[in-house]
Amino acid sequence: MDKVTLKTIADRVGVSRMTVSNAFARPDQLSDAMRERVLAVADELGYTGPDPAARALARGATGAVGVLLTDSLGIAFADVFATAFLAAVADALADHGLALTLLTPPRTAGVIPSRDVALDGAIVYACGPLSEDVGWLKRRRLPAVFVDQQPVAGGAHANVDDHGGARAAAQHLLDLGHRRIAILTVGSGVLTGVVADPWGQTITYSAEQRLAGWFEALSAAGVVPTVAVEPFRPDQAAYDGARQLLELTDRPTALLCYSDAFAASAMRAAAELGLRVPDDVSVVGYDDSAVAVAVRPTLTTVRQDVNAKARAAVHALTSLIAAGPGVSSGNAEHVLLPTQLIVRDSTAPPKAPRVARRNP
Amino acid sequence: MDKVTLKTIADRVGVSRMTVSNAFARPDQLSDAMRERVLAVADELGYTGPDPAARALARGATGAVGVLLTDSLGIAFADVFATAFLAAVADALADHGLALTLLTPPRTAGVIPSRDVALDGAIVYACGPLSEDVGWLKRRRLPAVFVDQQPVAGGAHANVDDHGGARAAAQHLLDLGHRRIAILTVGSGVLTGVVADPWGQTITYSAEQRLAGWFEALSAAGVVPTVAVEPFRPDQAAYDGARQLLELTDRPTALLCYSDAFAASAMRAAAELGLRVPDDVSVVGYDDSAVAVAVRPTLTTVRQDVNAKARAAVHALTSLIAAGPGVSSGNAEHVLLPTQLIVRDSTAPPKAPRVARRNP
DNA sequence: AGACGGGACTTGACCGGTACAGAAAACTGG
DNA sequence: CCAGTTTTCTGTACCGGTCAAGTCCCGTCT
Repeated sequence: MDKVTLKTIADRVGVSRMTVSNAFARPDQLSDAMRERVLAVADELGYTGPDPAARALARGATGAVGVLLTDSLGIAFADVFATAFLAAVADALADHGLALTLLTPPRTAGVIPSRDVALDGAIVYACGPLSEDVGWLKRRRLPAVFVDQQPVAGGAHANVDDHGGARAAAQHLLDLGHRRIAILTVGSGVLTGVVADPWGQTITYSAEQRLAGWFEALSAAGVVPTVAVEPFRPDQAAYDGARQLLELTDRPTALLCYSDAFAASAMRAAAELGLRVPDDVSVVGYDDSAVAVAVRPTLTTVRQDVNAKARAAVHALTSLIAAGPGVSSGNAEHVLLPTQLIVRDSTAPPKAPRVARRNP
Repeated sequence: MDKVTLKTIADRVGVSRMTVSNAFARPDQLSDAMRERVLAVADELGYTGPDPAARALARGATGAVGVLLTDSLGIAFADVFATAFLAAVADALADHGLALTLLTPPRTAGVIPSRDVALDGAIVYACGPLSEDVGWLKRRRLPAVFVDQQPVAGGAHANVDDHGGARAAAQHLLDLGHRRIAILTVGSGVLTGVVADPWGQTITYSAEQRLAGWFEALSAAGVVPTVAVEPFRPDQAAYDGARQLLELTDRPTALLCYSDAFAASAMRAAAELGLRVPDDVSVVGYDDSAVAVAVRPTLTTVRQDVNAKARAAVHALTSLIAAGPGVSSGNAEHVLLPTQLIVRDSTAPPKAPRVARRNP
């Protein structure tokens, strides 16, 4: 049996191709009787509906938007929060009848998904700005929204107030009376463990913003934190980094962590060293992901609303798509979502052995 | 500036459209000099390469394959193992230069991703067989591979030996001397907690197979397990189910769990009740996901190799795609991957208070 | 010198639809 | 009954490429 197309059906029914097309795409353009007749024949012939590829070409819309995740997806998927975000995006897109295409970084020479896959738009999530894939998306002039990304002129953004959130987290520890505070954050992996200059190691905009927020609060209080950076492998690397911090002679009484997963690893390290949380050491996470409440004690953390973030990104994108091409700068949406400090059981005032006693 | 197409460039260079097309898609069809010239002009005009949608129509290949996840993606993404599988699939597809499109269940009336998105093939993962989306994929005659799915004639499958894995897990407990064994598995959610007939509650092929495996080993030893089923929410629901099992007057000495996440919740429930694992109760997980080793004590579990599963599925799919249409049945691949029991610290012989003492 | 072979480019058809402007038929209303 | 609308359907021109089969030209072998 040959392939069934509009023409096959049209000939069979005895109408023009266009009428058949309308039966599927524009019911108001023909009589109900005719529509029924066409649909019946189509069904009988095993026609599934207009070919998506052809329709995409003719209409100029594909019904799919690309999502560019961190360079390696293995890493992205290992992160609870990134995963949750992806799910939320897929969900939000579904409301607009859009599917989500994962733009894997090019592997086979010759095929570059971010260049070769038909898309209506793209969401760029936490990629380095020099990512080749981002370059392709830009060259294609595809409507794009950047999430957790260094703002660039004329781009639509959906960011979270990481700076403020981190500052609040640090302030919380200061308010509890902590003065020996360490930071466990994520880095490129070139240098690991305790580093003198963490700024040279940041890989993502988020990491940078959080670091800035922590430092802002701590500096204002005259506290100089010890900083350990580890590559993004919450299980092992973060554990090692935390352990290194907790074995310092001048052991910190509190830890600010890049994520809840990092914090959970830190808590494991603490337990391994016989330290109790929060009595011996306070731990603060980030994200308020599922692990924050799964872990014991439950984690004090900074909440960011994944769903809101996803919805904001999708909304910005669909606006761009609807606006059509040519409307480059000026009206690009730039959302900044709030964060909120959630105090749970992993933070407490420091015990006062060597710390200067509060003045009475 | 008008849209730049092959024609724009062709006119500018003074050659035919085809030559320009070849410059991009088939370098061996023209002289290097000409190719350079064409590419230079294309670059100058800001041409990004052949339009993906048009190419998809002309070539009959889109470079994207769809993945149909469990009905709700929220649920799918909440599961560590499903997520890991998705990542592995994306990774395996990338090797073939294919992108992965998430087929969200239809939300907006009118748009049905599994019908309306251009795709080269599809992977169906753990969906109910009566899923509408699967129906659409079939009607489209799209090459499809079914993963963790009840085998159907003429379909390509990549399954895991869940039956054997579960049997091994149960046998392990029997070998340790356990006789009061309970099962904590996943169900539709219609009934929850301890149920008399778990079979009516299974929702996925995997759940069914595991149940069958456990029962096979236990029945052979004359052991009748108590079974609790809970909907797929490892955090809360699984915790409740485990708690219910552990508070039975005739408390089981061992728990067989549907997944590592379920097992982790069970361990939390045990801890909450003051029971030690494995001294008071042994716990067995399933999947050997990241949580199996993150949890203390580390989890005895049944390993299945996600990457192998993903690779098998992708391999089967790419074969189908390469074979082209028309080769329906007979040669459909049907892979069954092995499982392996991994014994760690969460299982031990039962203490012998009420159990008959071993003969000396 | 003439036939042959192959590299470099061109031609025309087709992929399977959709948009838009019109034509024919049916429906108003004065 | 005829002009003025609607409704319903049809033609034609793309959408932006790729494919398969030429055409042309030039070097080479005999």
